[in-house]
Amino acid sequence: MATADPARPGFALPLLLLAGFRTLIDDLHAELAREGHPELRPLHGFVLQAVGADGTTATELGQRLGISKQAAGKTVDRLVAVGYLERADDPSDARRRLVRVTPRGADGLRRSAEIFDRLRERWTETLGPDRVDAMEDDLLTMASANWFRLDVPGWFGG
Amino acid sequence: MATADPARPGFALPLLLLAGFRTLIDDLHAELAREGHPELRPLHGFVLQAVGADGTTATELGQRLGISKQAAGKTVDRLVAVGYLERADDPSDARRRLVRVTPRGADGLRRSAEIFDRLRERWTETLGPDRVDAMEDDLLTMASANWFRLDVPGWFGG
DNA sequence: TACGATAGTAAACGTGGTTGACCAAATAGT
DNA sequence: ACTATTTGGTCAACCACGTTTACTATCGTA
Repeated sequence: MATADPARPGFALPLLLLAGFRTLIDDLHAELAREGHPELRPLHGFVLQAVGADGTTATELGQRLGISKQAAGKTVDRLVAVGYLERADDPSDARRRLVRVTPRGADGLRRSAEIFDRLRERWTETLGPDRVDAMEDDLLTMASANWFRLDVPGWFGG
Repeated sequence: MATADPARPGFALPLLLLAGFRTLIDDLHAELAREGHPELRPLHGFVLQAVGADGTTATELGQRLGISKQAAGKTVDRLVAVGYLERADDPSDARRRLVRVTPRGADGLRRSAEIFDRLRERWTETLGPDRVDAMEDDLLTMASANWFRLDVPGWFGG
């Protein structure tokens, strides 16, 4: 077993991962604001992504995001209030309330994907494509269990 | 300029960085709980680190963490309540209230550093030391501006 | 038809953040 | 020395996001 390298303290790695995440998300939202979506918050893009093109329900959204159905419902309320999601009745089941992305939400989603692609290109231009590929592969190896768990505020705060 | 690789969509990179961060922090706290610190939350370790061995004040802590002095004060209150921090008067300035790490807090801090070192070793055993070094170097290149900004819940939620 | 499972909502609460207002103590200026 | 400003801390009100508990309404089935 290797010995801890004093020049590479273990606590730096999580901070660097967080800083990388934060940098990408901040850059994304700076560009989104320039392109007409200043209200979109970091969380919202992931929620829109989780709703998807086909729509879903609050309960299913909660399962996808790893949060309770109540929390998912409140988040949907906020996104509805700013015009990125809409609710509709399900004609085949009066209990369900379909959640759908509005045209404005779809625009934000499409722009987010494009901006993320451009940001990744910036990383490959600076670091080289192989390094970025390696980073993604290695993170997938070490962290696949936490893929798409978005309850960040509650998780981090406690 | 490179073209977006459909096999490497840009949105995966931030999710993987977040998943990596989350994996390390979850592993840390699982081990901390086993070693007698089950109350320590993800945020708390970073706050203890920011207080440091010499102690500080709530206002200065807020500046270090990138949050308001009021938010820093409330966080200190909570850590005082669980025994990781203590307050003391400053004999040289009656306005200031020194915040210091308690022995229990110091124990948690020391264990956190050791656990982070062990977790990094696990990564180097799986991925190879060069790959982990490269990941750290590359993240430092791309994200140095966001080193140690810990206002995660407020930033992410909005 | 009656019952259990499911979708959604409401209420109360905890954590972490913000701004605005305020007080007390230290410091600077005349 | 006496104001005036700055600084450290706290309080109150509020927002975002999450939780658990409790409840209603509807669906599907025995």
